[in-house]
Amino acid sequence: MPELPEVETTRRGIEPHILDREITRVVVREKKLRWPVPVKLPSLVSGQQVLSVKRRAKYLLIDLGTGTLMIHLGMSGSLRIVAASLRAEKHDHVDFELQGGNVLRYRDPRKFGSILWIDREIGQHPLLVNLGPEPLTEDFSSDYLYALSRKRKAPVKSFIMDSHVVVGVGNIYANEALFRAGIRPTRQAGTISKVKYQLLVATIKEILAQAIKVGGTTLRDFTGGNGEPGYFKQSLAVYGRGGEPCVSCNKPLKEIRQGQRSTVYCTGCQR
DNA sequence: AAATCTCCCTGTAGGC
DNA sequence: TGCCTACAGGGAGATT
Repeated sequence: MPELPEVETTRRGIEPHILDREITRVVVREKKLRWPVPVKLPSLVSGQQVLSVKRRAKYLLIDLGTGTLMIHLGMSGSLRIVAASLRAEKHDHVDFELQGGNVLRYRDPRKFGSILWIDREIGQHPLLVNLGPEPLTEDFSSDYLYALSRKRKAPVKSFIMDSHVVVGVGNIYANEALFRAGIRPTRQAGTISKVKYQLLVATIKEILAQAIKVGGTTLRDFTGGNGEPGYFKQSLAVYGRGGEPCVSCNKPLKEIRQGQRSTVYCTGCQR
């Protein structure tokens, strides 16, 4: 389940293979993703050169000059560089064939991802225009988060997972950041002190930066641009560890559901 | 405005 | 080659 570090890892993995290169042909085997793959995608993309490979939130933005490919990996999506001779397997939905014999291959078993074509100013796109700041920029500060949290009654975990508040904090990292900051996920966002938010913001930045550094977390079906798994999973303190002892105080970790998402925390260390 | 709910999909885990 | 069911999850869009 790609979170922001995995998406950034993918971006860095594919960039050197596609930047300045021409996409010679596009093969769409399955167009039924989160939104339909545009029917005209092959004709729009074929013959265009990749001008840049960027990311906003969990969207990968591949600028082709005449427009931008906006790709989301959903929960099970991946983009890999493979040899054109490598046969497509089940769930390999779209191929972007590159000048030189390689293919940028999109796979997504659960089809929660998307491949869209944006032919206007990218920042104005409705999917991007209302997003909160990137977590690893100065715009995401404790002053910002504290001010925004006032009078918010939603649980702090839902609050930091809201993409209008800050992007890229998915379920895994929300659980981990709240544990490390010693904040109980069920606390109303508006009741948490400025000092705690300073700690939380620093922790979120630290965790995401660390995860990017080691190449993203690998859970189930994610692999990086080269097909190499990341290594962050080893350092997860609470996610997926409900009932197991807290790494800090040994109490069994509590697991609950918040908004259809699994939350794990320590009743001793998080208050 | 903010909070909550619903839905898309299929591999995996667990029960038997 | 065991079969069946519940569950997981990103996040947009609808609903309250």
